[in-house]
Amino acid sequence: MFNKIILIGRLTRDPELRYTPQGVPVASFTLAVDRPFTNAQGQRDADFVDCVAWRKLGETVGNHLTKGRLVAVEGRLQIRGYTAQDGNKRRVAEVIIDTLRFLDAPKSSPSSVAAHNHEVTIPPDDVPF
Amino acid sequence: MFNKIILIGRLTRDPELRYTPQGVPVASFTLAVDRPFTNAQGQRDADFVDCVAWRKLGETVGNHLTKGRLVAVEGRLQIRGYTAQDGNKRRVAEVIIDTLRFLDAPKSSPSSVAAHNHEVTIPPDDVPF
Amino acid sequence: MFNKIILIGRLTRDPELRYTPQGVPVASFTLAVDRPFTNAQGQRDADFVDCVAWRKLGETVGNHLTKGRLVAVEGRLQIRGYTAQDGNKRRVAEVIIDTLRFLDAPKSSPSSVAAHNHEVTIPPDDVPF
Amino acid sequence: MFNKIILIGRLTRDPELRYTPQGVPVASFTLAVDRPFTNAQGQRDADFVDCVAWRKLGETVGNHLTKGRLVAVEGRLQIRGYTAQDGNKRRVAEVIIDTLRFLDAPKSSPSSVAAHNHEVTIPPDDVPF
DNA sequence: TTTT
DNA sequence: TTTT
Repeated sequence: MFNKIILIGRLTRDPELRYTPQGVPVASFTLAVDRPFTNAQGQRDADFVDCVAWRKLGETVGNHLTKGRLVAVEGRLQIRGYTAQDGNKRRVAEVIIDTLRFLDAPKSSPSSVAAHNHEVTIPPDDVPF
Repeated sequence: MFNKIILIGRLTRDPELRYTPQGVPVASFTLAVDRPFTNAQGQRDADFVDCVAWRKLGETVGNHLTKGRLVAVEGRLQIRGYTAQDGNKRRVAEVIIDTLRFLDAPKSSPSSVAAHNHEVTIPPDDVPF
Repeated sequence: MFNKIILIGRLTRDPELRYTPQGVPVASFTLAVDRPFTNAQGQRDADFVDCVAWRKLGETVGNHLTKGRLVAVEGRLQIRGYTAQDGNKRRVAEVIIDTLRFLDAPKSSPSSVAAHNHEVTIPPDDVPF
Repeated sequence: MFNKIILIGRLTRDPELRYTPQGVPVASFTLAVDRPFTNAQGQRDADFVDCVAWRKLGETVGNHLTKGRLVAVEGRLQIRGYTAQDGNKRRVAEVIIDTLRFLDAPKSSPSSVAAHNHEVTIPPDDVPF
């Protein structure tokens, strides 16, 4: 009924941009998200979270994100079941993102992209009634 | 750079639906959100948070939400400055919502509405590459 | 660097409460979280998200949560790698929760539990300076 | 029943650290949070959000945060009513934070502080059962 | 398989 | 009253 995840982390490598047979763009990448505490060996582990971006956001991701970039993403956690070659059921966890923000960039390039923000023309907030 | 708020609470009264001079729908309502602890008198206070929904979501809110309903909303916190009649500057805090979910409804009516979800036709997740 | 997930869903079965060899309580359960849209067959899928609660929160979960209950949880997404019996590496995604709220309960039982809230004695907000 | 806000922004000035009559530390500061879109004049507005940190986190904030720093904060939105000198009721919106993360720092100083994390000694995730 |  |  509600499923929202927010991550800040760095790309472990360049995203992969692919297209479905119907031509829908989809980008995938992995974020390294440092844990908030150190482990028993005194080191800071990270969670490596697979992320997916569809359509316009996918193209933006595929064309502008690169390995090592620090980003904030927002989306939902999706658990997908599938049957492996050995006949066993397995599950895959992915974050389907709908917003992405660059956190380490020069202000030149677009610093915020959302799934549909190309159509968002928000009226002034102080609209007089 | 990032501004996300998630609230679960009940409408203190029916929403007000208005239109800007340009005809853009905008609904406003207040959520009572119980605090997670009791106060010095052993009572549970609530925060009364003003919320605003624009456009299609505003119309949905204006037409389907009613006093007392339990909802989850998602949006951003906006702080708006203005000059009062007495010449003093004041500030207004509002949550501009982009998603709303009913939490106490029978499953009949639409249980989730988002700013642009009328156009979201998400491709199957297990698309084969 | 930042890892926050918020889910609302229903328990697919009663939680399991276990203890580490050192006696630390840990509860695990699965939440069914309806997706915000319907699939190609017009049905609403759900994500089945494994959740884990440690220590005091784990005990509360183990003793008070039951199958079918509607809850909101907050926590972080953890991706854990391990080597399976067949020698292959696999990964497990779990949400380590730090807060849990009942959303369908009569107000009798505790309606909000957090990792450390037994020690939270928040001073009045309107403390005069 | 649920109230969670996550902000990324920069301090507009150094925090103020005060103490209640009972000696409880409380720090206050304002975050400038850029809006995700440009206004009618093509400029990017910001929301100036007042934040409050109590106790240990308040002291950390008071001692380590400075004007211009980029941080992520997590907390709850609190709406406080009061009666002004002119007898009118007014409302104040503040974010009571429980976590703070530095986003622009050298890795030298502690990069993550939470309300109670000095007592969090999380057991290994892969504890064998 | 992993980022700074 | 506002940050980069």
